[in-house]
Amino acid sequence: MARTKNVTINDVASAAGVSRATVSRALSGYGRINAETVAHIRNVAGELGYAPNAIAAAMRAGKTKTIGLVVISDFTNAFFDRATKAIIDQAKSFGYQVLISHTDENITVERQAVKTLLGNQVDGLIVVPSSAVVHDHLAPKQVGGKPVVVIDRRLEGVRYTTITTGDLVAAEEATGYAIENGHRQLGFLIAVPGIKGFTNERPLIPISSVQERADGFASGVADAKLKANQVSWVYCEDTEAAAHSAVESLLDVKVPPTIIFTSNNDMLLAVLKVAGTRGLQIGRDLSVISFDDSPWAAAMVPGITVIGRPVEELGRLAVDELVEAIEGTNKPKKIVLDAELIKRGSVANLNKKPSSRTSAGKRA
Amino acid sequence: MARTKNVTINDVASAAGVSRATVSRALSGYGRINAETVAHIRNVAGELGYAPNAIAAAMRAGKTKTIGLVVISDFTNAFFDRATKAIIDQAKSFGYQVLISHTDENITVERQAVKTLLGNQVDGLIVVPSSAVVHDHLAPKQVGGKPVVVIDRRLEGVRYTTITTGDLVAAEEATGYAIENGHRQLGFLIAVPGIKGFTNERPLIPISSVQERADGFASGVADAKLKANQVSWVYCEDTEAAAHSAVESLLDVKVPPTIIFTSNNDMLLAVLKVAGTRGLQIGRDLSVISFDDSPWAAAMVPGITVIGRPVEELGRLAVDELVEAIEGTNKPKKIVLDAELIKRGSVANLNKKPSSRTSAGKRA
DNA sequence: GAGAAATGCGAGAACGTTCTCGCAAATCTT
DNA sequence: AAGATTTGCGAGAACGTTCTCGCATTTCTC
Repeated sequence: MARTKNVTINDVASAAGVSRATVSRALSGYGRINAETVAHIRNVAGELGYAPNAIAAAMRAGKTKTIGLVVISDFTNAFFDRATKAIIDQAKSFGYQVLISHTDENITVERQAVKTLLGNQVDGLIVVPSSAVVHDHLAPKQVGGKPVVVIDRRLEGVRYTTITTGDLVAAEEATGYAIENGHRQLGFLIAVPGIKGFTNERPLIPISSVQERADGFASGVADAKLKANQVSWVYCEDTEAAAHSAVESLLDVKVPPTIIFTSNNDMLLAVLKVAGTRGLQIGRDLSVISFDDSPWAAAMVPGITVIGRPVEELGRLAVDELVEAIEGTNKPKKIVLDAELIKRGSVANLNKKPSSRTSAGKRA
Repeated sequence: MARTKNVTINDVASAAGVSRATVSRALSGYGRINAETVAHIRNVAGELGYAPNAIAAAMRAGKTKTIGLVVISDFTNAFFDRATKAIIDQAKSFGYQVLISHTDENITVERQAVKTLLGNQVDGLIVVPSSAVVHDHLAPKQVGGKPVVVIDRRLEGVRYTTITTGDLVAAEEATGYAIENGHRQLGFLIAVPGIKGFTNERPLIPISSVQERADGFASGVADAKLKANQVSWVYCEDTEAAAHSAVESLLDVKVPPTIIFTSNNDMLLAVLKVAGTRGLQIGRDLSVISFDDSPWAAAMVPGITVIGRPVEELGRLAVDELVEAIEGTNKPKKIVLDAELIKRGSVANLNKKPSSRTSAGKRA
């Protein structure tokens, strides 16, 4: 209750019988100072329980040793939890703190988040932007010329260091893998923030990574020379309810897909739930490939075949680049990390076993 | 590169032709000031793109509007991701920022984390403590008399507000539910940080919530008057490798359990993996009940029966209590939220179907 | 042993804000 | 119309740190 007054450098100074400047020299290790004085001051400081006030130091230095992290946060947090932890830990290794804001894919919230973080004088920003096109709040003048690292998604017409994953190639590869395994009816379930419900009409996708995934799937389809009626696309709001309906719409057709590709884990879970309800066994009656690996995707039976992205590495690299930009001057660069198809049991091999039920919908 | 000098309140003052004090009055809305002057200053501030420096304000006020969050972070983050998001969002609604540190259940790391957060002058702390017994670094003098809210676990001999869940009762209920369903061979897999590998010898459990879970299971076993040879206990390090071995040791006995209770999701995933490898189908050949719900536990087929805890509510309450303690003076209290058994398909009903394989191990 | 160089330390300013105090001008009172 | 009150604003201090500058004192140099 009685908030004990913090012991300051002045208290240490008077207790040690020296000046404030000398205490600062002793504790921060700069300038000319007698070794015995240092030892003495260290002792006194220890006894008093002195802890430096980082806020005051930040004020004086003009640097807070804090970075701002602006992330979206989808409902299973497949990216958020891994990336955030990696970023916090890596930042700590450089002596930096992390201030986090969620945007929930909302550009207004993102604007406000950036403003607040800058008001808190973060030394730099790591951003997962909500939109590839509207990002005026990230312009150099808006962020006070502070370094910004963009992750997970690219931003059009911006010079910042950007770290993404090669989702296009991976999606292409995944599509090819399905076709090798005999799949000829493919369903694609793409989560697109900002739309309502779900639709078959291709909407504007304001997020480069999702765009890349869709493009990669499309490219794989083109390579295989599939006909239009062999492929179904559904674009879906990133909510559980919308995803559920979207999956049902995918399956409720005359010739339903034997495999569904999902652009994120929220969509994957919706597929699993609907499949469960309909008694469709994953990896036998219905196949699935999703983006982003997770412990549970690996532990399921069968394991879910996923396009794994090096999320932790991405987070660590983002911090490395940002800190380098804060403390030195490094050039902005575009880094693309490889995504990798992790083959587990969720993709049936339709070549080997001409199953009695080739089409998933029949059992519905 | 050329870090543009931030526009300060002095710049606004000279541009508006008034004093620093007047600008502060105009923007912060206090004291006596002419309405026209306010409008004028607001305009000028807007044109200059003035944004207040929260660090300087914090320094002057002695309050940072920032709270420190110290969490452990197990490898699936079942608690971390949900609680953290709830805490950040709730804090934002009060105008607070959140500074996060992970301890990885390491008391030394925790000590350092608390120190760093206090150095950053957080106004209060929300802590998931690593140990129920060693917590001298959280003593009132150590935290400068700042408010602390302890969540998820209780701390012995400490006056802080503590928010936990009723895991004992829930574990008891879960055990009873298994017995109702005809299970007579029960396995318990308890994750205990700090131990090496796994053991059947009951170790010291330094975490109240885990202790409660174990006690609740034990109480349920006692109620059912099961004999010692009907119950197996395994205490396990919270790593994937140890969990894997622990599960195998549980199953590799003459009369293996028909159901395994796991104290967290890391252990659950290990059970699922081993069961998958051995061809044991969850909910038929082997049953399982775990702690903490998640979207994937619900989406799996069969759905995993779990003891769901109101994690988001817990996080929000923690912020409410902390902010109240920071801004007013409320008494420390002990809050216990109800945990709830969420019944899905992962527990076989052994009464109905006298299956040809009552014991899971046979198929191994 | 006298000048030169090096060493150790203190005084004081600066970072950007908030807020108390006091003073002048404007408005009110009777 | 003269005193009393209110209104609006500026001066300046304070928060705790870092760091430049300069001044003694000590140690070195030939």
